[in-house]
Amino acid sequence: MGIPTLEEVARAAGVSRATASRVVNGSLTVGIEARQSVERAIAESGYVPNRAARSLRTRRSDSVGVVIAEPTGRVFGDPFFAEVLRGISAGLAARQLHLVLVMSQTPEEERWAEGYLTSGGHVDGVILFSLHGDDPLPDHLQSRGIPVVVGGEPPERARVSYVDNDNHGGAVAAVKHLIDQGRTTIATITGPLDMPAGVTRRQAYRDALRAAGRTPDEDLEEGGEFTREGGQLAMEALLRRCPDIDAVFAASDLMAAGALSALYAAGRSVPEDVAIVGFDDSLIALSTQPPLSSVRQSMEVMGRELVSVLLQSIDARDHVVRRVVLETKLIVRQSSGGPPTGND
Amino acid sequence: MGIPTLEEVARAAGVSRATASRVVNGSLTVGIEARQSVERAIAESGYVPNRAARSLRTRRSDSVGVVIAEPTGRVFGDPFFAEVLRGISAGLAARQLHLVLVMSQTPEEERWAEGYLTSGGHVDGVILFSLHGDDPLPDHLQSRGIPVVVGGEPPERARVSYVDNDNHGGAVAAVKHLIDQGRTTIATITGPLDMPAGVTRRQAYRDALRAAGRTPDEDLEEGGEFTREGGQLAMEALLRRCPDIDAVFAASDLMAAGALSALYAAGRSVPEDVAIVGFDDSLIALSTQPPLSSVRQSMEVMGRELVSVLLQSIDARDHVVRRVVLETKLIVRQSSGGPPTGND
DNA sequence: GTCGATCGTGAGAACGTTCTCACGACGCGA
DNA sequence: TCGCGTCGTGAGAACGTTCTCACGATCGAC
Repeated sequence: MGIPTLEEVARAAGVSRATASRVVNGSLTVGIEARQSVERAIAESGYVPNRAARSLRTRRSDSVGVVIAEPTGRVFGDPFFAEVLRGISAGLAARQLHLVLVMSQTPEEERWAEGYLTSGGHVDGVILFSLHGDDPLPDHLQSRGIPVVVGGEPPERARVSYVDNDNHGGAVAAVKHLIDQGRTTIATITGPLDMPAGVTRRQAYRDALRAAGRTPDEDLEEGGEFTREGGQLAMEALLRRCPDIDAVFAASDLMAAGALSALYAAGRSVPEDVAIVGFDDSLIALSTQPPLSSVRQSMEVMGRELVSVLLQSIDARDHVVRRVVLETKLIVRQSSGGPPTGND
Repeated sequence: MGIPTLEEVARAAGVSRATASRVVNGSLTVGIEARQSVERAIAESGYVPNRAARSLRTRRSDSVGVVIAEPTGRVFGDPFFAEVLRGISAGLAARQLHLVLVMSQTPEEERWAEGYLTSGGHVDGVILFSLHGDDPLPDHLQSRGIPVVVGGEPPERARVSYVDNDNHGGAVAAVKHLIDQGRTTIATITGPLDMPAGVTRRQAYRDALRAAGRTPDEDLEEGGEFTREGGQLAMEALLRRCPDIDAVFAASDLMAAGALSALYAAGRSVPEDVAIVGFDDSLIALSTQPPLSSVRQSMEVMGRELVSVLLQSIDARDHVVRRVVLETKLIVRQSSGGPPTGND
């Protein structure tokens, strides 16, 4: 007697297979004593439902595809992504769902992934990370009838569900904070402008300045990759153009850390000469000297939320576009004049 | 007529279901014309085998669990891990296998993962990354009869298959190179010593010194996390203790980059005053100023190799311990006196 | 005290594969 | 010509679930 089956559980409990199945699936229409004896039989035998048989019958795979349609380096430099993945992993595990990871870097691989995801019922739905704006994958999947939710802001034209952080609100809060600190010449280091998050954060920077009656100046904006090096190079360029900068809003912590190096190399002190605020509130923010003020966003919550939205779409079988925007919160630390211990 | 089944393909081809199945599975004992007409029917209908039905019958899940049993930050700071994952992903995709990702950070989650992986036939085998030495998971899985292969060097006592890079050989080459450059006071920044890779690279550093007739000096060793900050702090400590250091072997590129910052902050020039060699040859090595010499190891190859070893174990159904050690290669760039353009 | 509704239960048919067997056709040596 | 192995094929039974029906029992209402 190898792996116990439902049949055996039922026999041990003295009920039919159907009733045993009902107990396993938590049906309400089963008598108290039948339920108990089945539960006992399950516990004694260590019964676990056979996933394949269940899938065959229900026409559900009970698994969710997570697609990373990007060059590896771009996605993984930041711990950002790992945290989302963790949230997704936890969210799916809680519902006994498989996480099937699909990584596609080249267009060829992306086509393969598309075929894989749309045929054979391999997954019940897809969570997609596509950081560049022109990816056709979400549209394609959706038109083949498979539920999709995108992590982060999707390209404008795509009518697709997504979960995103409140990039605009967070960035506005950061810049407003710098203004409130009495800073006069506030620069920004933007992320890549082919990513929606990069564009949105820059827009928020401008909006916050205008809201305070100031006029954004393109000389005070400099872009780069979401990396430490990108931040460092951008900061150097900014200092060359505008030596009188007294505050910087960087679109990521990694960039802010790079900017910090450039500032020190140029002999500026932080926050005395230049105040700086980052974005993400990742571990990096705490490990710099001084600790970085940053906009907090919980990527793990984002992961869980992605799962929750996807399951809604799957269960409802509708084509409703669901949008979730997660709150962000400014955390003030020493790099922009917060107290030495840092709050929180 | 929804999704085409084997039955329908068979009917369209004018053969029995059994023969159609044989064609799908590449059996040799099927006549040429029957084969061709089945193939045509498959192409026309776009038939894809139903995974659940197949699994039910064959008692195989056709999926492989990839377990990351570590705190997220530790694993993902480095692009290291993403690359391995990519290799695994590609290797599995080529064989039409699912990649099921399991992330467990707490002991509680690890127990859950263990139950999940050992029961219900969810996966045919497991690829495991457990960076701290005392993880019982590989042993547990193995004793439950499920094939396991570990990425990186496993704890000593575990009799388990693994794929690892030649950490020792690579590190020896790095240190020997520094000696050949005429450096006299060669320090090392080690990784965490609860990770086998950290220990091995330090041991190799000592061995290389002894092989050159020198005596290792513990004052010239300083450890830290595999992060930029860890490298920076370690370098600062080393400089404080031994200001006359003229070369450093760092156990990772990230640490080397951190060391670079510390060296500049202390007014040393690289490679004139201090030569430095990293490990991993990741993208980071090319983005520092000057570019880092480093020990190259292809994590993507490691991923593919992990898949290949695991499949061997699954197919053979034996308990043979398989070990694969992948070649590493020293790449000399400017940071240790290589030519300005860098080779390769 | 009868009639319908409700509730718990069981019998049995799917779901789409793979795989064991058995069967006919064919080639070849005796 | 007979017998025997080989080769391609098909019929049909699994694999372990879920789910539709149908059936008997219990109960409240008239």
